Order: sequence, then C-alpha cells, then structure tokens
Amino acid sequence: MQEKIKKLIEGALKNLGIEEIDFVVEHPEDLINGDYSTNVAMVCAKNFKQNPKELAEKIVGTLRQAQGEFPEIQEIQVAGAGFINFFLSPKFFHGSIEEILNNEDFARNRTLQNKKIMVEYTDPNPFKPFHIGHLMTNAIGESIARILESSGADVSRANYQGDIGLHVAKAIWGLQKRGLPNPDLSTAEKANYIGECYSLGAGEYGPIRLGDEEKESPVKVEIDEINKKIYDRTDAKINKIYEWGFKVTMEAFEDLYRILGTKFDFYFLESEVAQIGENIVRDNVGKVFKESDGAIIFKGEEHDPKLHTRVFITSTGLPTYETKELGLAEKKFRMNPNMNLSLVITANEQADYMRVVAKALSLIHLEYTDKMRHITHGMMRLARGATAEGLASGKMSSRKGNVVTGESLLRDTIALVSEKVKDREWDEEKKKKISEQVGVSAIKYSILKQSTGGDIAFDFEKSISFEGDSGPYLQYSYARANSVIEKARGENILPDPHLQAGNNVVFEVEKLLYRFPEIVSRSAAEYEPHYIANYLIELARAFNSFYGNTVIVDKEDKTSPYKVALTFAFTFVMKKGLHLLGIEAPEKM
RNA sequence: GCACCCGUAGUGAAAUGGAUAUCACAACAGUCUUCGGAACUGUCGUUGGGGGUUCGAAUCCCUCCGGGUGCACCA
Repeated sequence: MQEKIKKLIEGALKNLGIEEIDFVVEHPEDLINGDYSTNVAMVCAKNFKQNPKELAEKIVGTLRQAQGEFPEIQEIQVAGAGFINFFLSPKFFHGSIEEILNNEDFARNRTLQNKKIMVEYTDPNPFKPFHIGHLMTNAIGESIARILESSGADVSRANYQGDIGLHVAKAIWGLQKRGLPNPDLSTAEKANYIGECYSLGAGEYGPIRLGDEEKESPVKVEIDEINKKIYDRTDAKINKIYEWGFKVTMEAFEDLYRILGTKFDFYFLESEVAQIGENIVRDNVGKVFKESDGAIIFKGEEHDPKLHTRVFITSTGLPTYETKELGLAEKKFRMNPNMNLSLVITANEQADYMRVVAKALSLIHLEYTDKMRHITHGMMRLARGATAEGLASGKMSSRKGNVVTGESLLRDTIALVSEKVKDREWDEEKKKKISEQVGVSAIKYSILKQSTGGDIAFDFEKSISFEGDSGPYLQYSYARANSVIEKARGENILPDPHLQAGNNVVFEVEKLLYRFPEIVSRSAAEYEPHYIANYLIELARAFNSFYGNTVIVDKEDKTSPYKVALTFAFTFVMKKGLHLLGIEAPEKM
C-alpha cells in the first residue's frame, strides 16, 4: 500500500511538472491523522520556495483526479504544516483481514533470502553461575535470530564458552576446599554449588590488605598452580573434578536453554579456538602485531585514533581473550565458507576491544570486514528507589540476601506464576509448562521492550510485572481471544472477512494488524526486537479495547462473523509476534 | 586524562528531522459488562543547561553539567 501511495504521488507530481523529489510516506503517529501521511509538499516547498500548505492543496487536487483508480483510499486531506494524509477505506481493511487469514506467510519477507547468518549469543562460562547478563544476551540473541529467519535468512545459533582459564581454577580450588556436593542434589543445585565454590575461590584470590599495604594471597599461588594443571592435564584428581564440573554446569545450562526456547547449532569452546588464534597472531608478527616488553600486541591507534593497544599474547606466552576471539572468528568462517554475516551479541562493556579485534582481523582477512557485526546491549542497572544490595559489584542481592543470578531470577519468576495458576483445573505437568511459559515471557519482554543499546533498570520488586506493559499481558490477550473463538465455534459462527452487512465501522485493531510485516522488516534491518514488542503491546491494547466495547460472538448480529474473523487475525499476528520475541503463546493460561 | 555510550513525567521506557512528544507502572476517579478483572474508561504529569543549523530539533552540530563503560599482559 505504501508503494501504491508513493506511485500515486509521483504521478501527481509529474502532472504538476515536478520530478526527482525525495519524500517519505509513513504512518502518522496518531491515527487521527490518517493511515498514511507524506511530507512531499513540505519538501517541495523548500526546494521551490512556495507556501507548503498551498502546494499541498494543489497536489491533493491532482491526487483526487486519480483517486478513482484506488478504491482503497477513502479520503485525502491536508493538515498541519502541510502534511497530506491518506485515510484508507473499510474495503482495504476487510481485504487485509482476509489476507492475514489466508496467507500463512503473511509476516515473512524475502529481504534476506538465502543469506547465511550465524548468530552468537548467551556465552556463559562453565563453572560459573548463569548471570542475569546471560539472560539478557540470550533473550536478545534468540529474538534477533528468529526475526532474521522470518526475513528468509538461513540462521544458525552459536554459543561460545570459556572452558579454560583462571575462573575454572578458582572454582576447582573451591570444590577441593568444600568437597563435592551431595550426589542426590538436582543438576541445578549442583551447578549452584559449583558457582558458590567459584565465588569462594575468586574471593580468596585477591590480595590481602594489611593496613595500607597489600600482600599477595597464599591462595593465589595454589589457584595458579591448579590453573597450570588444567592446561597440561597432568593431575588425575583435578582432571576428574574438571570433567565432573564441566558436565554438570553444561547440563544445567541445557535445562535453562530448554526453558528459554533456544536450541544451539554450534558450541565453541575457548580451548579449541585458542590455538587457531595463536597461529594467526604468530604468523602476523611484524606485519600486524608487534613485540613489546615480551608480549605480542596490536597497536590499534596506529590504524584508527579511536582504537587502542591490546595484548594478544602475554609475556609468559599465553594467548589472551583477544587472540581466542580471533581464532573463534576464523573458525566460524572456515567451517562456513559461504557465510554472509557473523553476528556476535554481548554486553556493551566489550564494545571497545571487540572493535580492536575486528580491526586486527580485517587487516589479515580483508574479505571478513563487512561480514562481521558486533551488537551490544546495556547492562542491568539498579532502578532508582529499588532495594537491592551489592549491585555495584555486579552481584545483585535479593531480599533474602542471596545472589540474584539469571538462573535464580528465572526460577523465582516461574514460582511466582505457579502460585497464580495453582487453582486451575489442570494436571501438574500442564501447570508447570504454563508457569514456565508465562515466567519466561515476563522476563524476556522486560528485556526486549526497550532498544538494545541502553541499560535496563532492574527492580526486584517490580521487574517482573504481569500487568499492563508486560509479556503476560500479551499472552493473556491471546488466550482471551482464543476463548472468544472457542465460543464462536460452539455457537457455530464461522469467521467471514467479507461480510460487511452495511457496517462501515473500522476498529482500531484493524488499523494496526496490516502493519505487522513492516514492523518485522524494520526489526530485521536494524537488529532491534523492541519495535515488535512495542507494536504488540499497542495491538493487544487495541484488541482488549475492542473486546471490552464490543460483543463479538452474537447470533443476532450479522457482523459477528466479521468480528470473529478479526479475532482470528489478531491471534495469528499475536502468535507470530510473540514467537519472534522468543515467547510462547499458550491457548489458555 | 583519552575514547565510546547515555541523559525524555515520581519510576521505567518509545518516537526513519515532522503535526498537540507516545505508552506503561505509580497516584487519583470510574466500570463491577455478556465472550477470561493478568481487563476496560478517564484524570494528573516530561525532552539536563546554553548556543547554532532548519520552514520544522528529543533527534543533527558546538559547549557546559551529570551518569555509565573501556583504556598492556583477566575474560
């Protein structure tokens, strides 16, 4: 429709002797100003120094002559400073409902057809807790993956995990100190225990303060020793603990991915990319990298004043994170030579050095330059007035004083929903499933409703809302619409998008439904799920308002089949939209 | 110090350079409605300060103030 209107305007301009003008056709913010709007008169006025309102009237006069060929357009008006507003006809809206009901692929587009894209996200580390940050990255990554898929891309999901390094040594030190947990514990409980052991080790590793002086902790020596053993695998006892702990944390992560609705195609481990990265660095010393104080470094600022120097191989000969990142990128492209795009999603604290790594890699492989893209998201921040302790250190505390991890937030939220559904007449399995779906929805929506770049305020009391601007509100609207459909079925009222029955009322929901594909395209182009989240909340509100003010199922009402068709269309769009956010749409909740 | 990101009602957010800056939460006032009250209908209230560009700025430029993150052997 947008294209049609654009062509119509171009035709009118031609008649007026105006050509090659850059103007936009868009939805006005407020439906009062029509369904589409253009700034063409204002742009022309600027170029030809004319009064925009007069020019707008002139253009509209010409447009009206051609309007007969466009039955979808009911009215054209001049408004405001010189906007030309288009109001679509009931015929158009009835047609759009029919389109949604008949076309399975209504929301799909082909902009990324046959493009191979790998999306890397989540990236938790074995032996460490699953943080809230991992929850954020997962929600954003999964949603972006699904949005790209709906644009036709061939998407694979990747997860990169630090299976070696100091953090593992810290956890193993803690495990040796406290002993292995009771074997009867659940996987999640064992994983939590390992996380606690990590915290213990990490706490003891730092220097000890004696007055003004700092002294190296004796534990540091022990942990460094364990770290070496992990690398060279010479200690059978440590190997055994390592293998056990690795398996437990990885299994616990898998349980979380199942609840979150993510299925990874590839798992990369630091240990397997370190060597690839190291080879690249060593092969390019003198060309890209330099030796300095015994280390191998990359001087980013020599290539771009906004970059800085980073160490790639330490003076003790160990590859750093940067080098592993280099190896990871190389591995991805090697196993997937036809890949068009490699997306990596992380928190924005990694933005600066990822830029350095990307620069170094593009100097070695020029062909990768345009195929790598790093998307960063904000951090969890404490909302003003909220009560939580220890946030500054990156560890949020709940009221009970326990550390709030991503895993515990998820668990607590699901428990909260379970409380709400405990009196439903469902079996236990169904209650559990619905609780998980609604709990995940609450968390994911609160992350995805805002643009990816910014921080997300966290308030333990209010973060997980079930009302208003929330995931469960969307699910509730969907479930409610399904109940309406069920009732219609019971009364034998079949959906019919054609029946107008002399009724030319157009509901607000209809004015929003046909816009869904545009929203999806924009989200895909900008890698921004929040456009979909915002759209769905507006759509749900419009539907609930329709529901509240109209009797949909009514045998006496001749327009009832149309209203049922509209309800169907709403459920189709809502279900697809929720899917794109990585949220399930239960029929009942 | 340098670099990057950010500053919008009491709170949390939205707004491809466009119209009277939108939405939710909170607060306040209603609806107790048939199809699910996890709802609906209202009221209240906002672009950090100062310049500039533009017909038009929350958006672009400059500057000041305030916050976050990153800057050599951690990841």
